[in-house]
Amino acid sequence: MKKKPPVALEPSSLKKLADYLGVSPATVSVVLRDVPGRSIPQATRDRIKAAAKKLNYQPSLLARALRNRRTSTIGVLVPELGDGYHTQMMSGVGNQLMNAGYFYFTAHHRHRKNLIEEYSQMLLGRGAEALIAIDSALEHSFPVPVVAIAGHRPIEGVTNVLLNHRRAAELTLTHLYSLGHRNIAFMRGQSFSSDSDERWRNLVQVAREMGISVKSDLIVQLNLDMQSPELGYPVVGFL
Amino acid sequence: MKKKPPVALEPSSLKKLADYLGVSPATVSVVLRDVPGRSIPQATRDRIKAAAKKLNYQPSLLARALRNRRTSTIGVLVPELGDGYHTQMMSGVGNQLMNAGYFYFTAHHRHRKNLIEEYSQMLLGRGAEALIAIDSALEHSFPVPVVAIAGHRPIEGVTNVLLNHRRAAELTLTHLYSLGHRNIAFMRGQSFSSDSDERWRNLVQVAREMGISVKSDLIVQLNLDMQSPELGYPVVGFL
DNA sequence: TTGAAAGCGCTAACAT
DNA sequence: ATGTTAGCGCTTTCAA
Repeated sequence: MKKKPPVALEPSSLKKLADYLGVSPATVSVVLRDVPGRSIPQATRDRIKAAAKKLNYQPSLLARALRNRRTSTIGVLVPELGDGYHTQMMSGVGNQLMNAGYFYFTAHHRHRKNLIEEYSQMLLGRGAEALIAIDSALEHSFPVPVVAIAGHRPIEGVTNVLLNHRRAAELTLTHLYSLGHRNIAFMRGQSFSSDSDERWRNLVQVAREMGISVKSDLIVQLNLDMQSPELGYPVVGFL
Repeated sequence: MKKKPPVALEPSSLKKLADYLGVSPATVSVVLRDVPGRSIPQATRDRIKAAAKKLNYQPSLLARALRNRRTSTIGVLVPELGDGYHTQMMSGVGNQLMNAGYFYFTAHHRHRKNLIEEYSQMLLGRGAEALIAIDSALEHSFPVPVVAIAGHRPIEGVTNVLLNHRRAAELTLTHLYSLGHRNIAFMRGQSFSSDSDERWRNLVQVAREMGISVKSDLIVQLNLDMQSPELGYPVVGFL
């Protein structure tokens, strides 16, 4: 079995390719994109495709985007990159995006207000046609479609995807209760994460309804600004 | 205190701005970028900057990139998005990149060979000026600088950043040994991750040197294709 | 001190 | 069946 040799050719441009072949750029463009409605002899088509492969032609998506006014790029705002929570959302988001033929720029802002603003502008400037903001405190609407996940507050024109914290509370507490537990400890999430308050409110509410008492000495507040499981070490006594 | 009203203006172009002001695009461009060497009256400068702010002008980084042949964009290849390991690297990478004024595209390939190839090409086509490949099985060199982290094999022109598995093994085993442990169990990483073999080799080697016996009934192999801590549940008996 | 013009790489409309 | 042209939004000579 012969090994494929390492490939590392200079990227050539459409025009060079056309010159090389003695045809017009338009023809090359049309052939390479399989645009219907233009009749071009199969021979020419083959010649062009072969040359493209041979010269390792890669269309400049940059130029194409400029010309088409379409970047096929989405901007993703996320508080942090290294954690398992937000990043797992990104994973799903990324999957769908790539399947749909989109690229995405990511920017993380660590919940810093000015960075949220700055980066969202940057993403737009860089050609993002829409924004997906995960747990990010957006402050105004945008000239492009925006979907917020766990958005901090409702914003005109921003679709906000929310967890059903009520249902979550019911599930958790019912589960523990059915196991026979009555002394339940609560870890409250960090205040900078938008879900924390809602989650807590619902937990307390559902607990009351179920007759589970929330004892103040069994409530601990997570404060560390980190996302790994270590976050919980101090309060559960590992440290 | 007055609330800032939501902002959502149409992005205007350099040319429109120039027309609006009755100056040439060149002048606007120069002023907005603070290009030295062109003497322009302060009054004009102020007028231009004010108008830019007022009309919410955002330069098209796309057009700029095309013109300058410089995208300030790096492509990042990663196996998976939702895990804590690779993503923590991405976090560091992302930080530095953003600090340095770079954007980055991310693509994840789940260790699928064809996707690795496809996406690296896409990233280049999209304007990436360099690639960072994390635990990705690259197969050839590239016309741009590439840094691999935990690269699967050495490739001409690709800088490979490797963990010192030997040292890691020494640290781990010494630690356990000093705690008095002699019966040590080993979990071998999934085979598709490039570090696994090296890590294992060194562990065995160091264990032998330290006189720690590696008992075959204390070796378990992780096989699940997932990255969360659940990965280890089966083998440690949680399930 | 400022403007006009060319051109980055591409595609769509309009010739031929 | 194919080529020519204009222009996406910007920057950079070169002129004025």
